[in-house]
Amino acid sequence: MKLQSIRPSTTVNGCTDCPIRPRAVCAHCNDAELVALDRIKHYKTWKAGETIVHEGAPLDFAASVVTGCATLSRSLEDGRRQIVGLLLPSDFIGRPGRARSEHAIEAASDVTLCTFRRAPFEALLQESPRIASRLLAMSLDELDATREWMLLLGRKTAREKVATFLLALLRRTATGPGPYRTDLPLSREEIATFLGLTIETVSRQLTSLRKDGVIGLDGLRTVTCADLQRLGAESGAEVAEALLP
Amino acid sequence: MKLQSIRPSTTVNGCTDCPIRPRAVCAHCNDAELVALDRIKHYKTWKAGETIVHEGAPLDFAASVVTGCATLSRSLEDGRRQIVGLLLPSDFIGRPGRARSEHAIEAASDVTLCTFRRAPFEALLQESPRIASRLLAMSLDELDATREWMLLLGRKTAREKVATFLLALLRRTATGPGPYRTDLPLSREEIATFLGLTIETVSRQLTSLRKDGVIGLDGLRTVTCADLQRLGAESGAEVAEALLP
DNA sequence: CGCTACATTTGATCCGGGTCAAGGTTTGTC
DNA sequence: GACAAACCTTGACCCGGATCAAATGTAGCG
Repeated sequence: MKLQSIRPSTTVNGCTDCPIRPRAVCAHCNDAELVALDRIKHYKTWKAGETIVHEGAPLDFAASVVTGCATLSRSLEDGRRQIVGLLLPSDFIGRPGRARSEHAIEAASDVTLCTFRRAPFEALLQESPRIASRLLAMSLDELDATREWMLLLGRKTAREKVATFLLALLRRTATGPGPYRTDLPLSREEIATFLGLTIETVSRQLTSLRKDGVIGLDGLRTVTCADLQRLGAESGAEVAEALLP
Repeated sequence: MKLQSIRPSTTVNGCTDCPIRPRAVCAHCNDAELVALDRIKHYKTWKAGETIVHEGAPLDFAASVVTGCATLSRSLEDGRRQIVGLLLPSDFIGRPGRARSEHAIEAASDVTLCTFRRAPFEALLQESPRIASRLLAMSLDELDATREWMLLLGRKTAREKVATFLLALLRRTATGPGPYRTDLPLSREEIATFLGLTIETVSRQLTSLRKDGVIGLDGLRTVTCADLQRLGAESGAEVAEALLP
């Protein structure tokens, strides 16, 4: 359920099978816990465009994204829609204590999830305080990321919104030193739905950022950026955390 | 930290001293837990307009709002600001496992908090899985409410935003049958900062809703509404949960 | 009460991004 | 490789809400 965070998150590049990640340095799972998770896990895949869970529908599993990209969204009665979260590999889906999803969950690309049936997963939470506490930390991280997106939706210009989105994606998928490159996991329409814009505005802002040399577009779905600082300057960066009283 | 939720929340009208509420039917605290909470609690008050915690500053306590109203906000470097949460009586402040606040916390009116020092509160969480699990449920509720606000910020018109805000307030403070009445805990400026609007637009929309007979304004800070259904119709209500597949 | 400071409302104007309408590109299929 | 169906870009125009500017409350306070 983790939304794109501007800051590198502790949950990025984690284990895609274990919801308590990262597995590589998994201080949160002991062997018994991992074995218990392995026993109840089950892989499922969805095709791009398919709905995984409808808005308001029962959610009878928890899951970790293994490959692909899914979106969380909410809608108004007249069809207006807002994507409220992106799910990328290692992100978690699930609401311990809740039987239904308040959001639609849709496959933006082909998606594979590692799912855990509700009952045994919640039983595991009861038995493993460390897993429960890790889940709380993840939820709080997600809350912070969601509120950061509120600032974007409420106060940023179209150009800043697009720059922020690209920067978040590049930061999340960046490997090694620049120039950075990433494939957009969303169509223009989905990007617009995520940023509170229209598809035309997203397209115009991408073109404008390219013409201004801030980013490169390599085909429709690939973005490059040689200078993340420059992109950050376009994103209306938030107050630095270092501004302590 | 609970944001206004459109739906009556399980955390509304709870105990203002105990972060694991509601106290009256407190299935979550046993006597030992309440005694432990009582032992570490400490009341503090702030005047309207004072900053309780700066953005990015250390947050060395958890707390429950006893009286008054506080805001959570994030800012951009150039001063643009977005309120990302309202704190009303019984709402909780705190980030177990995190040493600093990503948001500014400010007193919108005179505020009294029931605070718990960080270390003993976290120790209590370790010892009481029920409190920890309750905290997780509260965080997930808050995440839902925050995402609902994202839909408002990204997709609703100015009139719908103001109607949604008033409806949430009236729902939260409503007592008995109508006509409903509530005091606005925020100034026009703060409402604008919460809704992603300007102060002038908020004022115009309030005037317009009053002229159309949807609400009444009794002085600057008191709102009345005889027909919440009507107000709901103005708020661009979300898809009903009953729309299950 | 009258004065000051501030909050709110109202009016006039402007502009960023939405809407509508083509036109161009990419992808998939046979 | 031709065709269709999406998807994306670009242009022209418009409108909701921002901005700028007064005017009008309203709340302290001597």
